[in-house]
Amino acid sequence: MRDTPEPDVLLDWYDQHARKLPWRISPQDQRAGTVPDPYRIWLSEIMLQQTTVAAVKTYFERFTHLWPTIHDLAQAEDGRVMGEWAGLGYYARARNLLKCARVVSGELGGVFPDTVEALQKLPGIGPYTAGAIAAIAFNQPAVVVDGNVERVMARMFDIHTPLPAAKPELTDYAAGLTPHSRPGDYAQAVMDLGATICTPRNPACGICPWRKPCLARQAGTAAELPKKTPKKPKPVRFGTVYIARRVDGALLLERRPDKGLLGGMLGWPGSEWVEGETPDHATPIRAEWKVLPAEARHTFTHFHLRLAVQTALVPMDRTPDQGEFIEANAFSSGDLPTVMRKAFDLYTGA
DNA sequence: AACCCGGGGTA
DNA sequence: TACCCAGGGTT
Repeated sequence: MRDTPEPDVLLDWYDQHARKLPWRISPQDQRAGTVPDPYRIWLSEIMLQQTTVAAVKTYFERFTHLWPTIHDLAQAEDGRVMGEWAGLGYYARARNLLKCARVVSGELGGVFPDTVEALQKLPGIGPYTAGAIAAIAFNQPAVVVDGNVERVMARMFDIHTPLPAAKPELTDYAAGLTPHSRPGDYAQAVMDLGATICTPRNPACGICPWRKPCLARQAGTAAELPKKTPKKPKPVRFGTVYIARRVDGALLLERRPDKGLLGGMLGWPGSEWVEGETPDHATPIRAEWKVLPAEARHTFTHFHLRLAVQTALVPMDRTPDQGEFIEANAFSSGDLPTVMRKAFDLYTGA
């Protein structure tokens, strides 16, 4: 019978190597009595969905400075929150963040539920996030399975079934290891292990606290796990955006519909984005339009985009057919999703 | 179950 | 370039 992975071994490692993160209470501080703030844990977990710690840090600091409590966030204006989320991606997260904040603030007295089942009923909280909040904020022995945990389990038990088909099996293994002692620290320890040692490429097996029981390390297959089903190639789509500056400096923008790509975000008026060639589209306002010599290139989850950028300077008394002018002092390019900011940077010569 | 939805870091 | 990621919602 082989060594089995011991949660306590990982917790000892975590006591020594836990990263300092803005939303994390260190094991030492927890022993001293500091308790996590469920609001901050929730906010960090939403931001961390499909997003790296490095990218999240500054956004987390900004959000908690602007809105220190769930009630503050619940009362924020939609456009303000979307603007602060700009650049972080997966904008449905920001819309669900506000929905969730308003439910918790308005209907639950500002108190987050402490069970996986109740948490998962809230907007934007799925199986992973519900488990993470239950474990980290409420110290419950919830099963927490993210991409890191999937990778650690696939290697520990040398599972060659490709993801996502392997997810239920990997979840079972994760459940079997989840301890009742310090479940919050344990959940973070496994994820830290995956983020810093059991990395996707070149795992540092030599310094891994769980190297002894790891079957993939013994088999020499760690670096090739977990297997994944091949992804479809990304097609290239083409489109045009129109950047109109009024003589007083105001810019012609439009709020995108809540549903679909970049939902709820500010953007430049423009054409549909289609495969093949740049589609024809009416300009959003009568003016002398010029096509910029370069195109804005951007890659989304499912396609590459090549965006032609047209620009114009328009007089004061002209009414747009599409979008609305925003005064120069009420606009920052940081309010735009990245693809729109790239187009603006081409325009300004940045 | 399949599909939709960003962006940045890394090799 | 291609791959990776502290996933959830919709259909």
